[in-house]
Amino acid sequence: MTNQEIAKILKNISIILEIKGDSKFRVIAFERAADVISNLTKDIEDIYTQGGIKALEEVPGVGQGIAERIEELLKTGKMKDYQKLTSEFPEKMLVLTDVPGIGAKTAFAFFKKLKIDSIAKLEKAAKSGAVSKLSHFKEKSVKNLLRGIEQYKARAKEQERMLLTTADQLAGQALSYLKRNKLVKRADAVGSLRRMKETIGDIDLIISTPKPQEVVNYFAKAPFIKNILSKGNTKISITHNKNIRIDVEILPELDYGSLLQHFTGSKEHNVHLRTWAEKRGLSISEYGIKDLKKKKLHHFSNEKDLYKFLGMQYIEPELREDRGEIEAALENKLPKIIGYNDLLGDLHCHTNKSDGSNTIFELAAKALKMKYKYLGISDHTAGLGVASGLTEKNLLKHKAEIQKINKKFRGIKLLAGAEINILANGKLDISRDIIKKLDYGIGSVHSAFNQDEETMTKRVLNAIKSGIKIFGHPSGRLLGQRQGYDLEWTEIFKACAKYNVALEINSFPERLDLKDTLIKDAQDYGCKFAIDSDAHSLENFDLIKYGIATARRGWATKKDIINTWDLDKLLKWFKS
DNA sequence: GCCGTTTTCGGCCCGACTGTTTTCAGTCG
Repeated sequence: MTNQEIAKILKNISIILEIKGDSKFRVIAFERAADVISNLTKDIEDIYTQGGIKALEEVPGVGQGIAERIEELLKTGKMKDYQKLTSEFPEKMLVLTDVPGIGAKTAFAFFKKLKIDSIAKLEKAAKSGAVSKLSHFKEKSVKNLLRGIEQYKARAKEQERMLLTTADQLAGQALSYLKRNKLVKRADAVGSLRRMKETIGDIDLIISTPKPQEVVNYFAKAPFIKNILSKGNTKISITHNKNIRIDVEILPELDYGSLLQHFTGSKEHNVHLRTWAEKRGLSISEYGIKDLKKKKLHHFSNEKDLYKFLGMQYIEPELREDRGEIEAALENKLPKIIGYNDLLGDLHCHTNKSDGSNTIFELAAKALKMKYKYLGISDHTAGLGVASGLTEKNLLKHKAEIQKINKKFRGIKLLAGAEINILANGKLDISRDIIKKLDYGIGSVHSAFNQDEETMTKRVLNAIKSGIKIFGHPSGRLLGQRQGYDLEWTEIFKACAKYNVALEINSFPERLDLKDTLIKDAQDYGCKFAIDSDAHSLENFDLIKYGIATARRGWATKKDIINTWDLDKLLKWFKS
């Protein structure tokens, strides 16, 4: 049983308990356990097999009660409590809570009074006027309901969450509209976008202005707005005409630091921080930090001062996921994560000799412009026939060409690499002798994605021992399109550390592979990383910031990232 | 149901907006 399946059941329990009017803290407990489990990198089933019920209780938010229920689920495939709950409140009807604006109570009212247990039936009932027979459900509520259903359908049809790049662009558009108004003193994108999460659900913006109400009205007239979801004195929520929700919160400059902190999240980080502060007599909100004893409200125009006031290190937005950053910040033990300008080169890009669209010369010129000291050219090899890869003979010719062009540039060194296919049997598609003639090789899986975990792990381990220096886009996932292949990560991390093979952090927005949580795990084994653009055209080089962001989210420091090293150190390591 | 540098009991983050109510529940972030 997968983590997602278990999380879903726990989430459903929390919804049903809420319908039943159970203690809201009990509701929250199940909800929290579901959240934690769905975001876990380790498999719950593995945790249980290795450490039994005690190991389950180690998972944050999972205590004795929920651990026992999970055990029952894993052992028998069923959970008696859940079966009992769903006999009264069918699983099917819970789908109604996926419609924005419908929570547990409303969903149950629809089911109980109107026998509605699907979105289609709900839509029909709303249009026929049946729902307006319910108390507390008049004209405006029906209108909002229909709008919620439209949003639900749009979300299902497109993708549930957008890629980081998409959100970045839309937020940029909204911010530039806002900054044209002189009343807007400061404006920033916050939420998961500021934390640089790999996918974004909706866009959050904050603004400081002496006249919040006027700015709310100004924003409400933005040309990209499809409709307004809610509008108050300090907040406005809209739907962008690309069906993206944008939430805006507005306060005076005096409280901008608090507002930044509050709206950057994550929810888990904020809840943890507030719970911690509350025990020390402090209440944190977007309006400042209230000293409950002295009844004094402290204002923060600067976010750094806020963390300082709490007696902890400043926590970078990318780290605010409640993965131990608060404890580390209190002990002054946060790592100094890699900065956005720390890379000295890029080790993964393609020319028009394979599936890229530019020449070696053009790529080198672009890299020089980015102030890189070196650039590794790594075209595909021919094994697969896809992406018109280079044969061994052509690869050597290509290397000679790279060296020739290298002489035309000062201030940047071109390295001759290759992105070598890791074949289904674990062999590489070019010989070890040829690899030795290159500066380095990247090994990547481009075929037979569906092998079982054991076969795939063996396959990759073989490749790691065969002379590659970088393991390219290690999990093979494509966000919104394809799950990563099954790998026993512990074994991979151990081998990478032992054979001096760096794990790639690929910057392509649909990859961002290795992902943040696995980067954090890999460091426990002493692994190194390479942050690469995997550029297939000049503009792709600029995607590197998303790779750096992913490394930051994985707590990676400069010393562990090989392309922050100077050329001598890097070349020496390549020979190791 | 979870959790512990006041606690194994008694708390549990904080606030805005909406609709339909004359004081608040429901939903959301």
